[in-house]
Amino acid sequence: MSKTYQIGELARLSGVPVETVRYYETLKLIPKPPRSQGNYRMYAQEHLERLSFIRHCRSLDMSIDEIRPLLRVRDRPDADCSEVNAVLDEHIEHVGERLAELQRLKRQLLALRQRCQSASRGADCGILTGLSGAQPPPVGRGAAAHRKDGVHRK
Amino acid sequence: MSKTYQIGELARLSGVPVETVRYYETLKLIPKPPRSQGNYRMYAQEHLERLSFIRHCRSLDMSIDEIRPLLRVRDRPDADCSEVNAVLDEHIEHVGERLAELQRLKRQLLALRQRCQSASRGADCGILTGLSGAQPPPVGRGAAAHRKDGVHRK
DNA sequence: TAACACCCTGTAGTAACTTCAGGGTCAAGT
DNA sequence: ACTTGACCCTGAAGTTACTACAGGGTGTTA
Repeated sequence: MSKTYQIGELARLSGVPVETVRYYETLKLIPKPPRSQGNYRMYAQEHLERLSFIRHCRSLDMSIDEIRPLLRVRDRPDADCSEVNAVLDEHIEHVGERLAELQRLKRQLLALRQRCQSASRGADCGILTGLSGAQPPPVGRGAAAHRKDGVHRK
Repeated sequence: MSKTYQIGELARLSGVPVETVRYYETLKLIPKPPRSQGNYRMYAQEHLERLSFIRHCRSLDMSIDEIRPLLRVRDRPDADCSEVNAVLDEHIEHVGERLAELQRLKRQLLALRQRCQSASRGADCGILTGLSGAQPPPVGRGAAAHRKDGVHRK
């Protein structure tokens, strides 16, 4: 019989907080572990590895829904991994898009900041007047509806 | 008597979706407008300008809580605008940090992607094996706890 | 037997909205 | 008068990926 871990130790070793481990269980990212007689979750090496895998994916800013197919492939070692490549390619594209957006944003913000160097009266502040006029995208509708999280927006 | 708009027209003109306008009212970002006898919200030019201002800020990825102080200064034209400058400076820093993080991320993802060019068996996929090992930050705890939204994380 | 670290469940809160259910209002057409 | 259709209303729940309680059990040590 190999080593088992209770949830706190698993959390330390994987870098995933205890509450998040339980949360991942409800999401079915990790299987329900057996319980001790005191009703404690008892994990094995394989849980630790799965959790580390998930955490690594999350640290790369993948969404849970991107991670799911990766786990599926990981679970069946004889399946081919083209889906893995696809998920990764798409994710890289997300990141690239978000990167470009942020670069554009930063330029705009710096330009705006130029407009008020000194503390002037609000009415004369170049920043406030700059924020009042001319919307950047000539919106048809709801360009403000594009925010979700770090890189997963549409 | 100047022109008034009902909420749909206001939404079209400002680029903020109807539901979001109502939502902003509950957040007290915009004042409650007068109602028509049929209980429709009736907006004036000043509402439109305020909403456009907010939308412009949001398009620059400012959080609602960053926008609030800007609106406060905007409301009292004789107050000095140093707080505006402070908010902007901090926001620019947020964006810069997130930018750096995403660049690091992209490098890591591209390196990972290198590891599996062909569709191989899952067990041999370099990406999956790459995701299994070596956690990037030697986490003390919850480095996964750093995600909030586009640029506002800590 | 008490203190203490650890574990349990279930619920609510976060940000900024979006979506939905179940209804009124109003102008135009028949 | 009636119906269609576009527009508006409220209130509640869903979204993402967690975090933070509240209120309680477990297990080891002093």
